[in-house]
Amino acid sequence: MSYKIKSRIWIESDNNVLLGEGRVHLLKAIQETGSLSKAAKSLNISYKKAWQLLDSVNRSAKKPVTINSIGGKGGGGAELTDYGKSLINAFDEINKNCWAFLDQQLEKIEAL
Amino acid sequence: MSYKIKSRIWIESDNNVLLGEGRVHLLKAIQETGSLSKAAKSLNISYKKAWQLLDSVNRSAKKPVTINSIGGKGGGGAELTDYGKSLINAFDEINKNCWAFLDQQLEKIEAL
DNA sequence: TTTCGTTATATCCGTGCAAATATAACGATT
DNA sequence: AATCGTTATATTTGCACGGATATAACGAAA
Repeated sequence: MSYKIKSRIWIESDNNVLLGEGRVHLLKAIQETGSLSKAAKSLNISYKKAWQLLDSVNRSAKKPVTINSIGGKGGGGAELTDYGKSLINAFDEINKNCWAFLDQQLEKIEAL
Repeated sequence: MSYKIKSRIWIESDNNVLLGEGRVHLLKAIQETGSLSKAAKSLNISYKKAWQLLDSVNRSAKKPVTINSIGGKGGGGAELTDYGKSLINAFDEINKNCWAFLDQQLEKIEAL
């Protein structure tokens, strides 16, 4: 059994976390369900936690990541902006590149 | 104020954590003080936590990372093996390389 | 054989965080 | 004006985790 190298990356803005893996999961779920409460259910996290995460994301980002509407048809909903969609794509790409980079670096440990 | 990208990496062996930043700090402190209890004090963590970390490191590694002696001159002590010293050097190097790699990748986010 | 400072381990206990719960606010549709 | 399912918050509750504490085990040296 050989060693494995793992990583977690996140992006900060002015010392606040903007994006991490959990937040990206949440944004993807919002994209699929069109609602924050449904996204929370699909991820098995409380609505409170989901709301706090999304609020933090939007307060940290330079431009809005989601548009949340209260009331109206169906009670409201949440959807990603174009900026939000671009962010999660870029994050996923960086994350995959990082994994590949680290797997290659791991040889330095295996060789010891 | 622009975005910053941060990361945490760790190495696992058979689903147990072998090395992370905290464990490397602990090993360095052991190297400097020659004792697990002094290392814990210097890091402001409880002896219990330090002992649990070190025990986990040694149980996860393929070869011993420290030699711990109980009793004897001065009551005992702990010191790094050559393997242990190599491990922390390799980990530091990989970590620095990872930071540099991610800083370069961050441009993909800034460009959005 | 007594002393010493360490490693090694069990037990207790407080608290901080997160889940659960409750509820207000909202606006399009009917 | 009444309804509806959301978003947006405050308040309460429960429990897991870590810190603190206590103590056993150990072996070289005096």
